[in-house]
Amino acid sequence: MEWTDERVATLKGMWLSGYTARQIAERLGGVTRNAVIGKAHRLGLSTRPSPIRRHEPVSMPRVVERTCQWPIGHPGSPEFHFCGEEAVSGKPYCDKHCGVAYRRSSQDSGS
DNA sequence: CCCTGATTCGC
DNA sequence: GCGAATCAGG
Repeated sequence: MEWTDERVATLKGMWLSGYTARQIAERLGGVTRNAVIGKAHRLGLSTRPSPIRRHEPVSMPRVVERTCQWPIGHPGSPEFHFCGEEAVSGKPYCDKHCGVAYRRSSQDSGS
């Protein structure tokens, strides 16, 4: 079928009225809902009262920034990992490792 | 398993 | 530009 001005007008009207792509396709005849959706996109429609919501491209809540980044084991070895405990707010380490990381701030107490 | 729209991709 | 196939979710 051809997308005449009349058929396009029907598509627009129904789409904007909230009809599903399938309903529109049935009304028009000779087209599938895929055709309707594809055409709707080309018309600049789309994103309208749709029952589903796609996941936004937002990566997971910065879990990494909330977990202790204190290295455990030797870097490069299979056993190497980070502490992973809940980190102190604003710090890259948990409370325990903050103590290790930030002690002797003004003096060297030796090994 | 039915449905929804979104996107991709060969034509 | 078109729309089936596919994707991603309800």
